[in-house]
Amino acid sequence: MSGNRPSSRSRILAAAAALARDAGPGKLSLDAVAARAGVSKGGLLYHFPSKAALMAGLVEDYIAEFEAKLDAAATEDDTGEALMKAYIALSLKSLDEKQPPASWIFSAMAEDPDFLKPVNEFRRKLLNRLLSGSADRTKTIMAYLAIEGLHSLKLFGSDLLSGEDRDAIDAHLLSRTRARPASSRE
Amino acid sequence: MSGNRPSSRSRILAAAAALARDAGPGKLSLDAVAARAGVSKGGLLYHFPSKAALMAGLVEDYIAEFEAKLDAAATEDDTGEALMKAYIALSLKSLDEKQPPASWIFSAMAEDPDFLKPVNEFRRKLLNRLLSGSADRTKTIMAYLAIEGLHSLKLFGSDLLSGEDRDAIDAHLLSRTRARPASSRE
DNA sequence: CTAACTGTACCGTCTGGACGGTAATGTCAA
DNA sequence: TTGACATTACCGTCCAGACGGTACAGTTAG
Repeated sequence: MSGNRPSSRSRILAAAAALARDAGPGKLSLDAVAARAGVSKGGLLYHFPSKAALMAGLVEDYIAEFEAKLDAAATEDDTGEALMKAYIALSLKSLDEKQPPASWIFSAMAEDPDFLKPVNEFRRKLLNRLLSGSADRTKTIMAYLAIEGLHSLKLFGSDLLSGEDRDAIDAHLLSRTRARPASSRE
Repeated sequence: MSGNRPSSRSRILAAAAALARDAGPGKLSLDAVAARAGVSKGGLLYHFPSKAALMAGLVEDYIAEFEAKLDAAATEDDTGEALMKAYIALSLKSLDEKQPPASWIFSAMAEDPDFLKPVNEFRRKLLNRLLSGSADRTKTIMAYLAIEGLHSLKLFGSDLLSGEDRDAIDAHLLSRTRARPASSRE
């Protein structure tokens, strides 16, 4: 479905994400995206024949990119614990750095909440993968939820945790594979 | 600032929340809200002279309602731990029951992310209150983040956790004030 | 009398999207 | 080799409708 078009398509998507972040999620109009991407409106509509298609493209790329990074960080024959560690590291990395929040998600939700269904499905599958290799189910879910909470806070622009606390949380989340006596098995 | 107007004002706010939930956050127009609330557009604009005022009202009521419930559940002379327990119980209650998600938040974010600033400020103060009476800072933050994660998941319509898992998480979160839980399954 | 509306008419702006071009680059038969 | 046609990748314009907001005259309840 998604071909390799390095120039226009991805430039449009990037422009949309940047615009939602800079001007606010409510300002994500086709005209504005086209202008930001440096294409005409007709050109935009050639690549994404409707606003819905644009949103779907944003979601698709978002998932694909994360999945690619995750798969790159954890080879498939790894145990679930390794995947969990990769997930945590990847999430914290995307959280801690100056990586901008995916504010376009609000645009998609405003347009139609169903656009986020692929994201939810991806999350479901991911959590199941994480849990299938987990020794402590509750602890894994708690870690997952905490990361989800951090994502949410960032998305809403909340600067709740400062330096030390966030470091402590990071350390706590990352400590799961280390410092654990490998004696408890199921 | 906010007077006690049980009828129109709150009916409008409720209508706006219901509309965002039913029709989607993007369909929250003044006309639609007025129609749903059973008032004329002029009547709506009498109470909320602009859409921004409507959004601010939504946010204000949202915070005030939660704060009232929290204060009712935990008397002020309680220790921080009691407040934490009340917060957890209240959050889980609002999460587990068929209480609808506050989808209007997406409308507010689309309109202007600054509308959510009071919410973030409230969260900051709350977490500080929670932490000031906490013996284990990291554990408290983790619990807070997990609840935030649950809220986020619900907001985005994700049905990630099913029955048993959510029960386990609930139990885990609630076990903090008891000395010896030792009653979790598995 | 006043507060709290209703109802209608209207305005300027913005928006998604349809539409008709167009230039460049293939593809392919004669 | 060439001319006919197809496809891709856009551009620029236009429009109907929705939106937030204004204005204002009239109505009803306390």
